[in-house]
Amino acid sequence: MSPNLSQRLKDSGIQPSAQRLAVAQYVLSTDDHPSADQVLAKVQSLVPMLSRATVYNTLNLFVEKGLLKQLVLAEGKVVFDPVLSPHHHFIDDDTGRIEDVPWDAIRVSDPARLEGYDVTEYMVVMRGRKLGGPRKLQKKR
Amino acid sequence: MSPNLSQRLKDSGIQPSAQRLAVAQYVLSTDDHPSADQVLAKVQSLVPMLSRATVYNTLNLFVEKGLLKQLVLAEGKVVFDPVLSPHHHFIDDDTGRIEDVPWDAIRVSDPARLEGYDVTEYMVVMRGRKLGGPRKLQKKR
DNA sequence: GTCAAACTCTGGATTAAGTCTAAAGCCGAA
DNA sequence: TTCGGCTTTAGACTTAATCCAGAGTTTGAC
Ligand SMILES: [Mn+2]
Ligand SMILES: [Mn+2]
Ligand SMILES: [Zn+2]
Ligand SMILES: [Zn+2]
Repeated sequence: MSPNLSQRLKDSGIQPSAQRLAVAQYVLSTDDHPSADQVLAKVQSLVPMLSRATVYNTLNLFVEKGLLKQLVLAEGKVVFDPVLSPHHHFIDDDTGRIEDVPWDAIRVSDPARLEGYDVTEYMVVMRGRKLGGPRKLQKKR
Repeated sequence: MSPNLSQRLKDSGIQPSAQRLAVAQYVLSTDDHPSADQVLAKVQSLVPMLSRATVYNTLNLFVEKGLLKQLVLAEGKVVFDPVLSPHHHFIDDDTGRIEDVPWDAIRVSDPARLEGYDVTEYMVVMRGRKLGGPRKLQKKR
C-alpha cells in the first residue's frame, strides 16, 4: 500500500519519526475526514506511547507542509483531509459525516471571474441526507 | 428602518425583552458576519447591562427560531448571518472578512440531482483576495 | 391590584479544543 | 563517544462556549 511512506515525508521536508509515521499511515490514507481526537484515538490504539501534543504537532506540520488540508465545515468540527486535489463536500445532517464529491460531479460557472475578486480556491458545500443506507440515529437536538 | 422589530420577534415566537431587542437591532440588520464576541462588544456599548451568557442565549435562540444562520467557514470563526435567502460566501484571505456573493452571480449545475444524495442546501465557498482596496496587513503566519 | 408561576437574565463556575512550556529522549554527524 | 539539535511528553494554560443556581421580571388568574 505505502511503498515508502518514509520517503514521502522526507520529500516534503519532514523528518520521519516513529510517531509521525504512525500518524501518517492512518491520516494520509483514510477516506474519512477525521478530527484530531479521532486521529489520536485511532493511532494510540496501535502505538500507545503517543501524546496529544504530538498528534496536534504532527497534524499541523502535515498541513504546513502540504500533505493535508484542514477543513472547518461545521461548528466545532475541525477535520483533516488527505485528498489534495480540488473536490466538493457533502455533509450528512443525520450523521455529521463529511463525504467527498468529485470535482466533475458538479459544474460551477467560473467563480474565478467574479468581478472585483481574485478567487484562488473554491468548493461547493452541500448539506442533506444520504439516501439508501439504513436510517441512522438522528443527532440530539 | 425597523417599523416593528418587536413584532418580528413575536412572529417568530420570541418574547421581545429589552436585551433581545438590543441584540436583534444590531445583528438582524448588519451587513457583516459578526461573531458572538463582536455582538457582545457592539451591543454592550449601547446597553452596558448585558451579560455574555445572554448574548449567547439570544443568538442561539435566534438561530433556532430561524432569524439567523450560523456559519462556520474558517477555523475558530463561528459567525452569524442575518441574510436568510440563499447566497454564496467569499472569504478574504488577507483580512478574514466574509462577504456575501449573490445567488445569481454564480451558476451551479443542480447539485440537488446528485446521485444517491438528498441535498437540501448548498453554497459555494470561495477564498482569495479582494481587489482594488488598499493592501491590508497580511495575517501572521 | 395582588400574587404565584413561568420566563429571563446574570456572574461565576465549568467544559473542552487547542496551544504552550520546560524537561527528557532520541539520533545523527563529527 | 559525545554533542547539539530535533522530537516527544505530561501537564499547565488559554479561550470560546455552555452550564448553573440565584435574582429579577413579566404574565395572567383571581
Ligand atoms: Mn491549527
Ligand atoms: Mn451553538
Ligand atoms: Zn475532502
Ligand atoms: Zn452571508
